[in-house]
Amino acid sequence: MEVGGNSQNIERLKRASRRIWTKKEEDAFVTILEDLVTKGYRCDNGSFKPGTNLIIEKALTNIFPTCGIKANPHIDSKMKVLRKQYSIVYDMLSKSGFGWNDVKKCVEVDSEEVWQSYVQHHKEAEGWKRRPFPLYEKLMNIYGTDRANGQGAETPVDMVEDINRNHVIDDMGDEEESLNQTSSTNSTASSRRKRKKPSDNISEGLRKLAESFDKMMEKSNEQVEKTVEVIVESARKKEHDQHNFMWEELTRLEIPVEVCIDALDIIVAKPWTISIFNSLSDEKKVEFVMSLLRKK
DNA sequence: TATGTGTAGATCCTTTGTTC
DNA sequence: GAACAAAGGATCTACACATA
Repeated sequence: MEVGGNSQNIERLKRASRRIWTKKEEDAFVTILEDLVTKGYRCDNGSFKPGTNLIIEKALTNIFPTCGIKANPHIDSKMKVLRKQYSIVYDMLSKSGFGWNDVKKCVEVDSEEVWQSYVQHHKEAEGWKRRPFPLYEKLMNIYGTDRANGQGAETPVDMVEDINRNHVIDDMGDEEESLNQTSSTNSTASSRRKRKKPSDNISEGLRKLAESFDKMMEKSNEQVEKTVEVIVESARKKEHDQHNFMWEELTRLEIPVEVCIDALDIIVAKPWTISIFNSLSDEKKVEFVMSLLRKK
């Protein structure tokens, strides 16, 4: 019993230590992901193209050189958590009685009754009433309406096409046939005659609306892309400046060069030490560096 | 203050899909 | 069919909060 417990503890200790995402890392992650989606890194089936996580890993490493975030497990895990959260909020918003508060960036519900009845059947939604979720709008661009169900991400135009498809499904009353139709190309679909419906005018209007919305999103995405570039460049510059500054400080203290190199390694790996270092007198700085090196 | 409990989310492992 | 990457489920852990 005791032995088993010990080996279990040893196994636990062997595991990689748990890392916590900072707000900045999370924001950067979502922005990068959003950018990749606009560049077409998402497949029709809803999954991301191979190598996407590695690209995100590299981008995050560029922004936060000492963050140590890896495609696996960190990015994998974050992707999963955000997808789940998005799924919960999306499901709520698709029900009547729920709405999105654009100012507070949270879900609002019409009445306590509606809320209680919903959480009774959706335990995972507990705690999401008025809980701020500022990433929701970005995640909507990333996951679209497919949430976590593995369907392809949908653009507004796709959504309208879905509506049209659903009209056909209703007409035929046969989902299997509709699936065949959706998986086939237009040439095969056109061989089937669709009954003209009054709702076609509405669909056409929606289609036009969706197209203009798509154009608007394209422009917005271009701006996001530019912003990401600026953020990455500025973060690189800041990091570079900081490293140069620390190096100058260390060499100024007349510490041997090899000690400066070791100290710089430790200090840049532990961002919290930078502010402490800067707040100290020269004499204390030397002590601080020596102390860090001893604990290395 | 110490301990117990619940929860969010990080990690591990297996399955599934894609590419060559 | 092998290799690789993503997705999904199971498990574990850090943290917050409640209670004695």
